[in-house]
Amino acid sequence: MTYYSEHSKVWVSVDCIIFGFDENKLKVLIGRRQMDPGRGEWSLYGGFVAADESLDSAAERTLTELTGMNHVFMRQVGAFGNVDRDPGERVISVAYYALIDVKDYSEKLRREYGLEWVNINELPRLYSDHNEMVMKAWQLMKQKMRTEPIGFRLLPQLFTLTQLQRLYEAVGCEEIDKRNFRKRIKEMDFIEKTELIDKLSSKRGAYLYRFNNKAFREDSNFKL
Amino acid sequence: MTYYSEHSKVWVSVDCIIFGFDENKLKVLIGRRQMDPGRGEWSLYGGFVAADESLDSAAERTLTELTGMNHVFMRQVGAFGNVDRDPGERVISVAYYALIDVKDYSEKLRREYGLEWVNINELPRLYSDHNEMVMKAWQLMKQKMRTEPIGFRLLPQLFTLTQLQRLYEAVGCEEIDKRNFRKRIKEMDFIEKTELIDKLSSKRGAYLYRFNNKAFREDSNFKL
DNA sequence: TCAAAAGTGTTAGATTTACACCCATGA
DNA sequence: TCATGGGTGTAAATCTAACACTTTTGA
Repeated sequence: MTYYSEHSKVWVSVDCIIFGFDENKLKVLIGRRQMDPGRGEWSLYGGFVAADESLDSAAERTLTELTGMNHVFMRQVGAFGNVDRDPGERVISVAYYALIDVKDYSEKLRREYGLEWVNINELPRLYSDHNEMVMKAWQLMKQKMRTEPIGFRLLPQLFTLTQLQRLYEAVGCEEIDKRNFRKRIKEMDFIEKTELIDKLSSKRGAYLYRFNNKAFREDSNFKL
Repeated sequence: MTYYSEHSKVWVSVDCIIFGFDENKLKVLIGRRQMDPGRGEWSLYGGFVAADESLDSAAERTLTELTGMNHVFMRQVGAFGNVDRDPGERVISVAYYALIDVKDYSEKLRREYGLEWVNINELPRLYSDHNEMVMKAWQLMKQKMRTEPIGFRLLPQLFTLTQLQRLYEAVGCEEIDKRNFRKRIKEMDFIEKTELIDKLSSKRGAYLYRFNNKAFREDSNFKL
């Protein structure tokens, strides 16, 4: 009989806010809840934390299960612990956000799980406190994007400067001046111009850039 | 038999990083652990989350128990969930930081609990992952202090500009130019100069200031 | 009389913002 | 030929950082 056993245990789950960027909009992956309580409601995807796994691993496992993807950028948003947050039982949930390139995510898998990419500005009412989680995640992600080069996780390996600008505009919900933006990009040597040209989004074509992580770690000084 | 019961529950605790400011140093309240495992090790103060209380209330309760104080500024740091973080059992802990004025905290209570104010730069090795919690809390608090007027929670209601400057220096670990600092303070009308003079810390005496929260909410624009 | 902390402005440099036109191409 | 998105530089304004001396008073 230990000291611990005087206290009660609770269920702990993780919920994933999966961000994507498409059609110049910041999107979140949500689905219809498959179980009671709340069956049929829009919801984030989550899962229970097992006895032998860390919170981080539980979040990773959940994401991998859903997307088939590994080594995805994830960060903890925080713990949500109101007593009645879950209408069924007392469950404490730890939210994580993840950044993926929507192109890396198979449509097949998306449909299998019945998930949808929804504009973050047009989110429906979600199950439990999931809206709150998304807003907090967005806020943290936005902040992190200003000081660390994590935005590239939402883009293909090769991207145009306009794409990058639209991403920052979508995340920050504000227009950015094209010339000022490009000026700042040019100062960051780890954002490398390639000789490749994208002809999809314009007639003239636009140079494709890539983020060089190794160069970043050496040069390292980011600010947008 | 519900869906929930297929999964296992875990113990959840809260740990408090209590910040204080004294002798121009940022301090953290720590004590010797009174129970096994880890009896006698330096540790943060924490407690288990009960079945019928939210995480926030558990943190508040823990803090009140320890300090006798209510309505203290607290913010969540995050959830710490490595499987073996606690040497005894699997416990997930959610850390919170609190800002108090050391003068408001009774010496008597401090001694009863065997707690010590320790400079954040001279922390000993703490129990479990508590050092990590403190560092994370410090980082978050530092960041928040730049954009929100929360520093006043660490000072008496009346304070001198030098005290305020020393506080920012201690939290940010960097010297600040006196004239530039005072210039910025003068622009914030919610930091009000009183006619009172503090004669304790200097022969000449220094004007005492106070933070006017109401004025802040109306005027509201803070940046240090 | 002197040590110790309080108080006070100016200037150069760096950063940020605003702003408008030509280019290349496919339809 | 024209509509669409790509690409480029400069100047004004703002913000930031550096810097030194006088005041007051208790010991």
